[in-house]
This record gives sequence, C-alpha cells and structure tokens, in this order.
Amino acid sequence: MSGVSFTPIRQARASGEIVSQIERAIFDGELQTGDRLESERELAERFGVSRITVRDALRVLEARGLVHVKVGASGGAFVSDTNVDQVAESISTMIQLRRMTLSGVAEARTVVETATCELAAERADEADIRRIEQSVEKGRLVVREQAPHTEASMDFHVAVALAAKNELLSATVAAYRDLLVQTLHDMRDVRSAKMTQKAHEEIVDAIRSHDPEAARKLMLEHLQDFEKRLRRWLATQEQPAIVARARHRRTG
Amino acid sequence: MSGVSFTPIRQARASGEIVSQIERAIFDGELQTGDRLESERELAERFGVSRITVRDALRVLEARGLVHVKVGASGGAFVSDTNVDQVAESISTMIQLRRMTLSGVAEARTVVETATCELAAERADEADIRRIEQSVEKGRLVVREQAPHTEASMDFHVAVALAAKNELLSATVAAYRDLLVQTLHDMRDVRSAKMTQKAHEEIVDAIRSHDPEAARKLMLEHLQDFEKRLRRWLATQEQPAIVARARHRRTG
DNA sequence: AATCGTCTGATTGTTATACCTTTCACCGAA
DNA sequence: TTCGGTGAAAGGTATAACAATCAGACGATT
Repeated sequence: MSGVSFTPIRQARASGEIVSQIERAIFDGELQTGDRLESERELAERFGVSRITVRDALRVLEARGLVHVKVGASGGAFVSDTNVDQVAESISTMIQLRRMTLSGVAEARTVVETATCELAAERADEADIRRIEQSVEKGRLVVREQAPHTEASMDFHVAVALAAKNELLSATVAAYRDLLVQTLHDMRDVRSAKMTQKAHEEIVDAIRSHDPEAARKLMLEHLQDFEKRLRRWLATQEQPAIVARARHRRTG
Repeated sequence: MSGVSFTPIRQARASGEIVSQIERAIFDGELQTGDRLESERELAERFGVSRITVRDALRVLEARGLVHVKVGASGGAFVSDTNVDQVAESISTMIQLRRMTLSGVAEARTVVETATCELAAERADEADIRRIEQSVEKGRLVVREQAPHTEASMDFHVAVALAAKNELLSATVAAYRDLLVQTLHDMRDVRSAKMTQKAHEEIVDAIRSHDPEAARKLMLEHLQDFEKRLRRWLATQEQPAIVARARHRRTG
C-alpha cells in the first residue's frame, strides 16, 4: 500500500466544484477582468443547484480576490482586476497570527528591496528610469512644501520594484509595504522626509548609470536607516509592535 | 478634506461583521488553535442572524485560512493552526492571473534566499547549525542511494531560512518554494542531485564559520545554477511555463 | 478478543420559498 | 438641464425542511 497514492473521489462540497469551475474559467481567460458573471439565480439554474450553494461559492471566490460582488440593479459578481491586495492581506493575517513584529517586517523589506534595487539598476530601461525620476521629482516638491512625504516615498519604491522586471518581486515589495504604510504615516516627520528624499535622489542616480553595486549599497543604507528610525519610534509608543491589518481593498 | 480619513459607518453585510468579530477573537487569542466554534445554529442565535449569514461568514474565514470546517457529528468550525499555505496559495493565484513564469519565481527565490542566507550566516546559533547539518546529512544518504533528493533539498532551504530568525522571510521562502516544488519533483535527475548536495555542504560550512559573504556567494551560485537548469528543462517541455496551483491544504 | 454491522444523535450541506434592501436606469416635471 | 420619483433587477437575509456525513455506543459474529 505504501507507494500507492489514492486520490479523493470527489469534491466534498458542491460549492467547491462551482468554485473550481469559475476559477478555471478565469485562469484560462474565458472570463476576463471586469466581466460580469450571471446573476445568482441564473448561475443556480445553470449549475443545477440552489442559490445558497452559488452564494457559498461566490463568498469563497470573493475572499480569494478573484471576484467582487456589487448589490443593486446591474449588480452581480465581477471578475477582479488583480489580487495583489489579497497577497498583502494573507501575509498580514499570517503576521498577526504568528505575532510577528513591525521591525521584522521592516527587516524583510530591507532584504527584498535591496536585492530588487540591484536588479533594477541592471535592467531599468528608459521608461523605468523616467518613471522613477518622476516620483523623485514629486517627492522634491512635497518636501519643499513640508507636506506628508509618505505617498511620494511609496511611489518611488514601487517604481524601483517595477524596474526590476519581476512581477513576483514587485508584488512582494507591495505586500510588505502595505503592512508598513499606516505606521509610516503615523511616524512621519519633516527631518526624515528630507533625508529620505536625499537618499532617493542618490539611488536614482545609481540606477540611471546602471551601477548595481552602488544602487544596492545606497538602498541598503536607506532602508537600514528607516529600520533604525522605526525602532526608535516604536520605543516611544505604548502600543505593542504588531502590524495592523492591510487596508481593505479599494472600492469600485 | 484631503487629510481627513473617515471610516465606514458599518459593514455592508452582516456576515462581514461576524467575520470581523471572529477574526478579532482569533487574533486576540480568545480563540486558540484547535478550538471549536459553536455550531452554526448556536452562532446564528448568538449573533441574532440566520444560519445563512453565519455560513457566509464561515466560508470567508475558511477561505482566509483562519478556520476549517468539518462535517458530521462533533463537526463544526475549528481554528486552524497556520495559514502559511494561504500565503502560498494567494501568491499562486496572483501568478496565474498575471501569467508569471516559473523562471520568474525562481529568480525571486534566488533574490530572497540569497539575502536570507547571508542573514543566516550572521545569526545562526548552535541549534540552527545542527538542524541545517542534519538536513545536509540526510541529503548525503539520499544521494548515495540515488533516491529523490527533492525532499532533503527542501528541508535544507527551510532550515537555512529559519536560521535567519525572521519569520516573514521564512514564510516568504516557504511560499516561493511551494510554487516550485512540483516542478522540482518533475525535473529531478541524479547528476544535479550530486551537484546540489555539494553546494549544500559548502553553504553549511560558510554558515558554520559565520562568514556571511561566503554564504551569500555560495547560495547565489547554487540558486543561479538551479535557474539555469530550470530554464533548460522548461525548454524541453511543451507545456507553457505557468506554475500549478499550490497544493491544497493538508487534511485534518 | 477483535472485527464488523447497525443504530442514533449531532452537525454541516443543500434545497425551496419568501421577503427585504440596495442600486440604477428610466421618465416626467420643474 | 436638472431634479426627483418609480419600478425592476439583483444581492442580502430569514425560515423550515431534508440529505449526507460522521463519531460513538452497542451488540453480533467470527
């Protein structure tokens, strides 16, 4: 018996079968982003099940980020455009369950973004560099007006990750970042915004001249500095250093 | 208005409220791993809603990997032990949706594990090193018997990631790895098993002597070699280079 | 003594039906 | 053109009932 690998006879739940079929249709491209599924009542008839069963399936697909459901006339289940948020949210859940710390997240971010930045310096093409430069430029204006720098800083890091031309790395960077964004917003101050802006400008120089070593080194220093500031800031808070849930998926 | 952040007055759905409450109870530790929630009917009464609404909530919690539901006597919803699988699955979904490639996953793995290995060399204590050595030893036996090396290789990489003492990095490594494991199994051959084993032995030496630079370099070469082998192997397959879904969560 | 059937109660899975709530396209009046 | 009413479509919820599944108890059979 030991080597034999039997497989389960069937899906335990009818709703599971429906999930699989719709999921497959989405993965295979039969259902494209923005497409509307039939109404619950129609789907129920098509699959030969009750509306409740269809709803169970839709709840699962919704939780997986594959569809979103709108209520009202011309409502229904629509195929979502992306589920990157979902990755961030599941990582966030994991972090809460395992009592990971914000500084741990920051460290992981340093590790991943440092390496990603190195790749970006190797691979960035004209368009990538222009995009990064624009985000840096925006940051410069923001600093001058002493406005919150968080948003611009985020854009910069996203742009750098995109230049690395690896979607999984970009998504991972985005996921980590979402976990820190609320905290970043809370701890913003003007002095560090200036330092951040300076670091960004040095990094974009290194990427522009396709110098992976320099880019890597600069990003490492930049993020390690962020880690230091974060730890200092955490020490001043009475709250436990557990991250908040990633923000909910944007509406629409 | 720009700086003001209003929050929604209420959840659009009653089931969403139930999800939040149960989720909170789990995060706060009121509900612990293995605990059984009340039956659907009891929950319905407690929350003052119908069983349908409770079921909707349970489907969502299940999809998020927070609970698993068993049917039959002494069945019900039980708090799950971990949701690392969930992270792998959501990444897997993202990969399918955005048509990421296996070689892209392999590259991301190289980036993350290389940096993680460097950290491991800095931080590994006696227990970590012993665990890594054991996995290497197991691999040595396996190679001698010309048995499949995949399992032992996985153990090695997991052990190294653990030594970096950053749970988010470990989880990320685990998630990436799950996406490659099926392919790894398909492309196994004896020659590469020997090379892999040799690389592992060199890496554990570097970690033992707490030489981050060497560890990093060796892991980088090891994983880049894997990337090359993977690309060669993919070229011989007619299947598109899209990863399969992460394996389903283990039963029980 | 160990195994196999069988019964029973508990619990989820599913169905059917009905009604409520939300949303939107449409149309007519100001 | 704009405003507001109105009705239909669609999801959200409630209720009652039955089906499928499973653990455990209990006894019969080997």
